[in-house]
Amino acid sequence: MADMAGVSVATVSRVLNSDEVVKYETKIKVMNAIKKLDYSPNRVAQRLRATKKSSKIFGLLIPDIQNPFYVDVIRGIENYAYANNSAVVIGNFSQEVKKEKLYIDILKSEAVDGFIVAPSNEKDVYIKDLIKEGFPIVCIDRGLKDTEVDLVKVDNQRGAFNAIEHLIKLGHTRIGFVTGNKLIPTTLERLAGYEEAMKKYNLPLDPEIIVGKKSDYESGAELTAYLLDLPNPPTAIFTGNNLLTLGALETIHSRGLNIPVDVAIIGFDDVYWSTSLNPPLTAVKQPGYEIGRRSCELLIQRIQASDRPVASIILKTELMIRKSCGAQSKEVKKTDSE
Amino acid sequence: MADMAGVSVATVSRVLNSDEVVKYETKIKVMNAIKKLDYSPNRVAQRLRATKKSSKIFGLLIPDIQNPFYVDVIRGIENYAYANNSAVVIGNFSQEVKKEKLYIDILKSEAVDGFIVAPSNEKDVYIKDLIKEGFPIVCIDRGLKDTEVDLVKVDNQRGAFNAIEHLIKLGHTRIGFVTGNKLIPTTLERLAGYEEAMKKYNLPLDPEIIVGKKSDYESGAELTAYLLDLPNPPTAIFTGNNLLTLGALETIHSRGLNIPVDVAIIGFDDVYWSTSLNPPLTAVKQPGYEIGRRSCELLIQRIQASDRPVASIILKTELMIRKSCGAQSKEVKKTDSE
DNA sequence: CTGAAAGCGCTTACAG
DNA sequence: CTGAAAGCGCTTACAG
Repeated sequence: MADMAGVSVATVSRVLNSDEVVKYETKIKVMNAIKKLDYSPNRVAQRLRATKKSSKIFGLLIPDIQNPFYVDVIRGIENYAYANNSAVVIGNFSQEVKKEKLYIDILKSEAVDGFIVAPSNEKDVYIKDLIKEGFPIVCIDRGLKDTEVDLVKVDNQRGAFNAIEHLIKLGHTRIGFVTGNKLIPTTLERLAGYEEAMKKYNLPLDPEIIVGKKSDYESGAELTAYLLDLPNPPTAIFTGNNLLTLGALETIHSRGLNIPVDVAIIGFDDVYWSTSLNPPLTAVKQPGYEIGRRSCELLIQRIQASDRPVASIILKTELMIRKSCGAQSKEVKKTDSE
Repeated sequence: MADMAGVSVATVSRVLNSDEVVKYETKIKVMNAIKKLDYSPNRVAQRLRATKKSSKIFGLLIPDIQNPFYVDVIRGIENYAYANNSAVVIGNFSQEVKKEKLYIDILKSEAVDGFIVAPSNEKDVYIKDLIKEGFPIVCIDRGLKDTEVDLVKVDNQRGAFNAIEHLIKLGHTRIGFVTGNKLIPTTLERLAGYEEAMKKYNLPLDPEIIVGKKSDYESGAELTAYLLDLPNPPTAIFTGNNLLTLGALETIHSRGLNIPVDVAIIGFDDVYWSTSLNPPLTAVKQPGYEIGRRSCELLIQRIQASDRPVASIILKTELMIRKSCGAQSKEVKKTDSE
């Protein structure tokens, strides 16, 4: 390459890094050679040499790519990154700590300028180590205990509270809760919201109908079956995330039960196909895309100014009232009485 | 690090690469030092030095991460890779050629041993270049024209044919088709299946009701509205992928139309929440997870033996008959007459 | 303004 | 069995 242009590799490097000092004609010569050879510098070598140089790549650690909530987040991050000439590389660790560690190692040593992560739990040591090593980090969805870190999430407690309150105002008093994995901070926050609402309306907290296992489809289906099989089953079920909701729906449909007449259901997480569900699902909507966008913004700021104070962005949820909680039956009643 | 163990960096390197030649005691010394310092080799330097050494990382180029079909594929790839001590790094190019190029550059120069890609179109030059450069490549979902490449896909034409035939047997003769982006090979294959079925049953091909734009939700909603607004609207609509289906459903529901009485719908792509849709969706199921698994298997084989003959794996689709095409109304009729 | 040289952190023939 | 040395492809002070 340098031969082709008849200059030294040093000069080529200068041209590539648009060093103003290079003479115009030399620059042209080099540029032509670059064109002709379709040359592009070896990024691995660049990285090895210049540790400070930014790679314009962000690492994204996602706990579960099958969860549509994260898909929205990813889109938000990616679009913002792309608009800032950066790219995003995703590692999906499926909520497995070993896999998380593997992806961290890979992304760390390969290229990334920083990470956006949803820690597998509140005391995630791998993420904490990353922070100690000085990597720019932004957490999404879940924070880290005893560690200062930028965070973008939603007010989970408030979101859950609103959902339960909505159910209570509709007349439900025995409300089951299929929670997610209790090692995940958001699960606990949603649980707190549930309890807060029940207490506020002087309703008993029956541990028998507060059940949790994993945060997936299967758990949703299984635990809903358990709830429905109880001698005194709940009249309404609150599901802790969209996968659990779908599992619950599967169980309910397979038993030929009518929603919301036989059992009402309200889910945490709204999805773009909520309105196509049977019946349209009432749900607590998290602004996933916005979470992604904001977290990427924070990361870029952090990369530029590693000393700026830590920021916590708590976004609001929105209760999307549709037909799965009894609003429909009320409407029907109204129509009947006309 | 080498100092700590009192040996040369060369010896450390040998231990790290489990070179049998190292004396046992030396090895122990080094291992202890590694433990103590929690040392791990710099992957960037490793890569720079040993171009032949595999990184155990596969690059995955996905056209649209919002499409649940690809999510299944990703899971299949990832689990297989993980079982083979490899990791997957995903680049989501959103069906944008520029983004695709960007991610190729990134993944290429960073680390990957090979790529699994869904080419943005049949003559995707970037992918072709990658092949020319000698990268191990496996294509999924879509092949490459005039280029030998490993491929895992589904028999799209057959799948579409089955869907249309099912509709015809149910009595539909005017069947609308909301196709995806016509630059994507699968769109064309599905179109061929549609035409094949219509011809086989001597039904006219009316270009007015064969409409396509992009492969996304919005196009599905918009084109379905167009179809429904026709003076002579179709009695059934075939949607070319799951996003289009959802868009179509949105339009149909928002008009208060009854499926399948007012209009039947059958979609390409099954999703895990198909049974929760209103009504449960009849769909052509692609084995996404299996596509992923097989493609990863092929890639690993290709990496090990770059000269093995090119393989094309065509998997079968499965028609999941549920309630959105009129099967339900038939059942209802049956019940009525009893 | 440009080149020669050092060095980023490894691996691997080559000596010994 | 182990170390010294070369070299992977860059970048960047340092000379000139």
